[in-house]
Amino acid sequence: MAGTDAGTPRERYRAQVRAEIKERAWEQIAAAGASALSLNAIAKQMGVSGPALYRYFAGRDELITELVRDAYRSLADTLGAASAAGADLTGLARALRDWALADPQRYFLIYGTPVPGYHAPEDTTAISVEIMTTLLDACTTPARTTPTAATAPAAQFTAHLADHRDWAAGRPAPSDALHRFLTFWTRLHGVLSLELAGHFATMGFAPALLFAAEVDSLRTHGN
Amino acid sequence: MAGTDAGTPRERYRAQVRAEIKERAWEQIAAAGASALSLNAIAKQMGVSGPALYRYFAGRDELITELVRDAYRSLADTLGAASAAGADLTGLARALRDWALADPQRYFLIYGTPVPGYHAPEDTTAISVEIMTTLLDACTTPARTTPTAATAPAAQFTAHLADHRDWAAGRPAPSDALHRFLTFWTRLHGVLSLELAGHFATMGFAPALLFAAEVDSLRTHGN
DNA sequence: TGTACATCAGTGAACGCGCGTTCACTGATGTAC
DNA sequence: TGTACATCAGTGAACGCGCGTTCACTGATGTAC
Repeated sequence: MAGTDAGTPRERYRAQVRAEIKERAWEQIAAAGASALSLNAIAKQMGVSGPALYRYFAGRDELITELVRDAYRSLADTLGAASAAGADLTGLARALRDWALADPQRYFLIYGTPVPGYHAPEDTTAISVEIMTTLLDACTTPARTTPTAATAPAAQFTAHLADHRDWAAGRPAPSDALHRFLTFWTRLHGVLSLELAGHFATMGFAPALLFAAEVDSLRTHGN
Repeated sequence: MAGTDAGTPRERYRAQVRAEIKERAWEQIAAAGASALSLNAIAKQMGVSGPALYRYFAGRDELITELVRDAYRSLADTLGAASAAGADLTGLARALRDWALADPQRYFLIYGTPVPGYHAPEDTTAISVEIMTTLLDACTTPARTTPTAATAPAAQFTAHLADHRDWAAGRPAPSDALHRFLTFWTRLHGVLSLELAGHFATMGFAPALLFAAEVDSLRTHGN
């Protein structure tokens, strides 16, 4: 972690306290969900008065926005690192799953129930695109075991995908890669989010194997 | 809706007011999310004092529990009706999607971000099993277009599924039907929940076609 | 090295708010004779 | 049909709570000469 100790002592101190506030915030979110996050409660847990936190964050909203941003950043970095290390789709799937299991509420802060009326700031949607682009790149690279050979989706869908290949900045993708990416994303999210929410607990069943099977379905068929 | 007007006038009146309270509650949830639900706000909107609601619900928790129960019940009935009308997996998928789009927050109340520490009452998990059983039944019925011909999942997964076929009360299912059901459930949930949360909006892309493609993948491959 | 000043972290009191919930009460509706 | 009583919906005041946030302030830390 080079660079952490840069800056004046005061700057270092500020960064440290900001980090601790966020840590406590994540603990609270893990314990009671994001909607229960309270500045006063964080302050109390840090042994500090409530208003003290206003030295570090303009208010509750800014703190939450920052947490959302960090969550996106963390996932983007995790997947980016895996990709840079040469991971294929299976490797990226594993990285995604590990990241989600490490802190379910952090996953849900990004991909969980949206708050009606809330709109994420510009830069977080940029990170979201970065994440999707990483996955899309891995889908563009021809699969290792099987060449391409995707079962052709309906012609209408293919045409529609061709119309929407431009969202990844300057990286127009062929329809089949786009399709593979979307399938990858939604299938893994489907298993992961139901698992993290505990919906498989009723049947006492291990979701890891289903996850693996879904990853396998992507490798094998391409769709 | 026969039977709605049964009982004494007082009983009818009570049922009517209870229903209106729930309606307002759903409106609030749709407008600001479930965590923002407030008894006082509901009362104000009904032109009535806050404590009046305590004639109808023991408290906020009971109201929410009731809403969750109703959501489960509604979905179970919707899928049950479709199934009774002879719908196959494609038909059930359509029914599920229509139901979810009709009220996204209701869908999320069931399948969205869980509140840490909250445990649903027994009877709602029973309805959840009912829903899953309806889907499982449709998976047990041989598919119409292609016989069975599922690409065999990993042997370990098959064995694991064989160990967990008993959760649907008195309805042990073969491993491949179980697998098809799980795949159906998680794939559709994956597309639906990301769509409802607005995650496809960035790329301005119509999720209905992806949903259709996923449904198709189930019909075609069986996994 | 020492003094004068500026910066800034943190305090404690206070504000207004809306929340869930209780309680004693009023007044209307239904029931029994 | 009329009177006496029980049931029950809804009111308004009140309680305690925790929230986000502001403000004037103290005291420690860093900076300039």
